[in-house]
Amino acid sequence: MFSKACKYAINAMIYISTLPEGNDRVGLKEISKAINSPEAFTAKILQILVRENLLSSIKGPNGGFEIHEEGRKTHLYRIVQVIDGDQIFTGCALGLEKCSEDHPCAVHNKFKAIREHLAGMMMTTSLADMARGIQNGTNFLKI
Amino acid sequence: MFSKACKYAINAMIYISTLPEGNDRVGLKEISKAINSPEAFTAKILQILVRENLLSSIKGPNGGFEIHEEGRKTHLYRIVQVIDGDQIFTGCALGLEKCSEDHPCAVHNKFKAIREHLAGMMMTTSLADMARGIQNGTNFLKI
DNA sequence: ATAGTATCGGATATTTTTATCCTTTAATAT
DNA sequence: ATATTAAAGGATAAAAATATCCGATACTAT
Repeated sequence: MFSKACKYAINAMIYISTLPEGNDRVGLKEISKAINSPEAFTAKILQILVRENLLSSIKGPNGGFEIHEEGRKTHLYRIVQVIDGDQIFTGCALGLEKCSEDHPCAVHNKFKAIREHLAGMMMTTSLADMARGIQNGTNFLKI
Repeated sequence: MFSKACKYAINAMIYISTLPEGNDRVGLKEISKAINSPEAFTAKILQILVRENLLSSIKGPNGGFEIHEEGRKTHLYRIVQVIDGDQIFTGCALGLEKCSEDHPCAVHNKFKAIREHLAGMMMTTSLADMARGIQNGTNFLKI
């Protein structure tokens, strides 16, 4: 479904969102420990998220990553789009180059509803929503 | 969503299913031309499908691949399972090793409905169903 | 100013997936 | 029987994804 890079991105973003806003930033080490991901690889992914303004970072001592109020409204859809592209939302399930209503692949219509279901859910699920589940112990980021 | 191998497998199986049963077999060359896939790689995938009894093959002149009546009842679910495994149906969307009702990832419940939707659709869509769309020109296997 | 810290970014390595090549095996037709 | 044909299967190559390493950059604190 999602690439590993994308899974790390989502979990990392959620973890950062669970931390009290305005407080100190979180370092890479703490993040990758919290979500059980390879440190250096996670760094690469966070770089992309920073570049795309889904996340902000500050170098040096007490540096790290943080997400402000507005950023916590980011939807799951956007994170996936930034890391994996929107192949999953728009690409043909069977790999046809030009799959469309006019030239549908063998499962085009069957997948349409699922695609919409998936996209809808992702567009209405924000970091804040997901962070809440982690904060109150209902959901988990690792193991 | 699916690996390329899996996409080739699905399209190939559908193509073979469009051919009149009992008639001559289809060769690898014709199949990969019909679905626009790399020949040698397609051969590897067909081998797996034969090994798993989703498809039968015969060597030598007039040899090739064919799917009998029973085989045409094969569901999309089964093909995906054989080629990609059932990670897509049962694996955690965010990569947790032990994601479950008791220890759910951040999107476990949100994905549950989509998973069921997807699995349900795939378990009720057979090769014969999909082949019909190709036969009457409603759906396409390439471009 | 200087030393220390943490992200950035480029280079490189490893693993997995995708793709190709070639020999062997089994079936057919002459 | 023999030559021909087509899939099977092993070996190898290429590309993409995942992962690591390290010097450069920016910030902090002393």
